[in-house]
Amino acid sequence: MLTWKSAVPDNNEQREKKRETLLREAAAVFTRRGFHGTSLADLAENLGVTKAALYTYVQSKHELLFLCHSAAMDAAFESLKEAGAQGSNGREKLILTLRKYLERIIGKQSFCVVIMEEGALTPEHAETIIGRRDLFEREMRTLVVEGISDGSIVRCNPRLVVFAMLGAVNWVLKWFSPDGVWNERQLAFALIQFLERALSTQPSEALVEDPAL
Amino acid sequence: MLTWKSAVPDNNEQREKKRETLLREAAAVFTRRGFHGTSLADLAENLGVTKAALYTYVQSKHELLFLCHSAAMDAAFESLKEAGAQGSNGREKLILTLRKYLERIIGKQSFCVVIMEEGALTPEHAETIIGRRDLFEREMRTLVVEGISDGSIVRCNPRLVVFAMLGAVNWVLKWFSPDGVWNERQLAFALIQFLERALSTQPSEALVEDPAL
Amino acid sequence: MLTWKSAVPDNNEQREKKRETLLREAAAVFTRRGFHGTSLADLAENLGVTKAALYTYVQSKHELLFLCHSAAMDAAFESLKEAGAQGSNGREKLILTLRKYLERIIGKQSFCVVIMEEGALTPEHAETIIGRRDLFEREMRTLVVEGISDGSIVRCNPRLVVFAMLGAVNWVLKWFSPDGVWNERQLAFALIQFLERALSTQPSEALVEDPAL
Amino acid sequence: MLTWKSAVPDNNEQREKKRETLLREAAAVFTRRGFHGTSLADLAENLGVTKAALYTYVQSKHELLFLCHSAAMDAAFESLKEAGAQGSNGREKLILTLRKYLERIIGKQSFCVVIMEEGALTPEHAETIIGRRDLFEREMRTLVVEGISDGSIVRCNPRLVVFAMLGAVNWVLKWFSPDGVWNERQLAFALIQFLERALSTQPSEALVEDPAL
DNA sequence: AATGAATGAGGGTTCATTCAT
DNA sequence: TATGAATGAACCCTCATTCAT
Repeated sequence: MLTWKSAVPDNNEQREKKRETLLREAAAVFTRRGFHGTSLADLAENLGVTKAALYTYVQSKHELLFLCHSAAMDAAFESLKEAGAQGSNGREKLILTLRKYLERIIGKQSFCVVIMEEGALTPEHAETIIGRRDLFEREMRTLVVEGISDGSIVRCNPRLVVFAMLGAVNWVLKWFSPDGVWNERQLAFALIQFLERALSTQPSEALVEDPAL
Repeated sequence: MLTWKSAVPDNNEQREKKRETLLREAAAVFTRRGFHGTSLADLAENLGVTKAALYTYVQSKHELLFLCHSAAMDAAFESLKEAGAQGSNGREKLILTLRKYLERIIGKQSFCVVIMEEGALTPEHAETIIGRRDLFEREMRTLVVEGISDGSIVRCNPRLVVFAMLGAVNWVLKWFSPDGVWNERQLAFALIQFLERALSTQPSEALVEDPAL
Repeated sequence: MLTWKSAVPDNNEQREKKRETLLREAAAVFTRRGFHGTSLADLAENLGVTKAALYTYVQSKHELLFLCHSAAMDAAFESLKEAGAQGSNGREKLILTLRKYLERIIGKQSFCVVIMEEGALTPEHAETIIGRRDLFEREMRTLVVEGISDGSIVRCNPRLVVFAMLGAVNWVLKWFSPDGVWNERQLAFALIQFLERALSTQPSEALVEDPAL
Repeated sequence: MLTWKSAVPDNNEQREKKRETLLREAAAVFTRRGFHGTSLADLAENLGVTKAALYTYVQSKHELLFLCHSAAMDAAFESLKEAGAQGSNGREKLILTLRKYLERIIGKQSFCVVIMEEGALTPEHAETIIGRRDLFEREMRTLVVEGISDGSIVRCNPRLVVFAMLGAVNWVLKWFSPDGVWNERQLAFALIQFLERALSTQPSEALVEDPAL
């Protein structure tokens, strides 16, 4: 016999959905207003609940931030892994990584935070996040070196180049809105294409001018 | 008639020096910790005075932020003006502007703030700063269009290109330290050279690898 | 007619057992951490259930406290009554009361709370408890007076003496653990013997040195 | 020339007086309502200032509690030291210590807290306070042993006797008011006299009945 | 010019309690 | 009977700002 209860779409599923909504909201507001500039009361109001209700889904405001940072690092390493398998030389791997990463962090369903105040993460959380971020940047520099070796990337300073590219990419979170004329995929393609031209040994003749598939 | 005051001419000078020290300190800490993550007590302690003493030099914490933002915009427009007079085509003007701007905002004596939380500026201040920023970005896009017309810049989407370049440039404030192997001038040259290659119709064969004059 | 319910006679019994377990746990933690220092979440966790489940057995946290206080006063009056029937003079009645009372409040199965923050009981509860406590203390003073009259107790100030003895007795809840070398009975005997010597007209030559039946 | 400023009775003196007033108030309320039952808002209101103002004199609520506990332990060790110099046998030293200690902790100017919820002190503070308390109790037991050796105290269990006496003494904080018929000195004398009779080898014939010098 | 004291507003967090399930 | 979610009030603490000195 089927009871009402068994008909209810799994309870845990609902809970997880609410939790992700919270994380997305938090990421959005953290990115705009900064961690310290965001109050839990703001988040709660946007979500239509009380401050105290948030604690059903998260242990603290700091955990919220940590999860958003972790999501960004997850996006980074997944992109790196996929690109490593698909790209055939250093430049391709590098550029693929950046494109996938950018698509992920500006995705509507994501809850990534990249730009953040020093000292907002707790020391333990910071250790984890900074560690992963440093590793990611190191891997990126390795790809640049690989590209220089295989002739796909011009001679340059890998450290500086990686910083420049990540700056351009992370900055997107500050100004991009998926409601404009470009969607996430188009934006990512065009922006990364621009960066690619800066270091490719075979720079293209022109760049994308308008959103296109 | 000579007054007592005019007999102590250095007084105003000293005051101005202290004020600038405060602004530099504020800019540095705002950039690292964010506006809301910085307390006046922190600033005061770093400067060796009391919170209350700061109010001798500045009307409010918000004014402090406004002045730092204004300094950044001043740097932007000064750079734009100088580059306009020196560059001989769109690309040169654009690239010169960016180089000068970057040198200025990471200069040791500057007190510029670029990356900042939305909602930290008061509405009136925001109107001013955002207005100037939008104008600056518009002028930059105009230079891109000019460059495409005169054949110095490849076909591209000006809005996206300007955002990408400003992202790479502003991000520098987050990671650059003048105590490293690159000084401000070297860093600015190398980073802007990288960006230039992305849009030049005559991309260079190689980029700077190590700091050099 | 037999109902389903009457077929499960242990139901009420089980419920009562759970309730008493809750009271014992509450009394123990209230005594250690204080009423305001104890959260229902703590109690619930210790008992392996949820906060909300506690409300099945008790109307409120305040009722919990009231019941613990009431248990202590019950212990007091039962002791007083029994001692009145057994003792043959004022001193014997007084000392017997104290011994029985002490044995009861430190008993493993009891759920007595004596030491408590002012203002923790609701006004109505406080009226009841304070009323009973005052009555108990008055009866104790009466026994002291009786003892002085019949020559079993030395001349003294009854009010002060009763306070002193109750202080020594109630304090036991703060430090006594039945897991030590003394069991409840032994401890009660020795401690009360000590107090008895302070007011007896025929003080003993020595006191108990070690736990003994 | 005398300025107004130099006429102002030292500023630090005023500050210290306010601070002590705060500590006395805190000790009084902590003793009555318990640590967790006392809110800083209550304290502030009683003192006629804002909650935030309290932080000018104290770093945290926990520090407030720590200072009150420390005062009690200071009273204990000062009493022990003085009594050690004045008493001529174990019993005298023990009884003198208790009397001095009691006088101190109920003194109008003191800010002692003795009875307190477990877990109210921070772990670091607890270590300090518990360490000192244990040392004090050990010294007291040593005096009992000394008294038994020199024949001034009857044979007994030192640990139990010390607990009993400290219970009677500490309990006084719960009920004594200096506004009654007994003042601090009289109360301390009478109560300790009662306890002395319990362990003296030469118990007195009678005890104090009424307050007297 | 600079300070210490004080304030009022707000922030993150906890908690006793309720309620639908 | 027992739970997870939600609430509103309270709590400790911080902070930008003011003011008398």
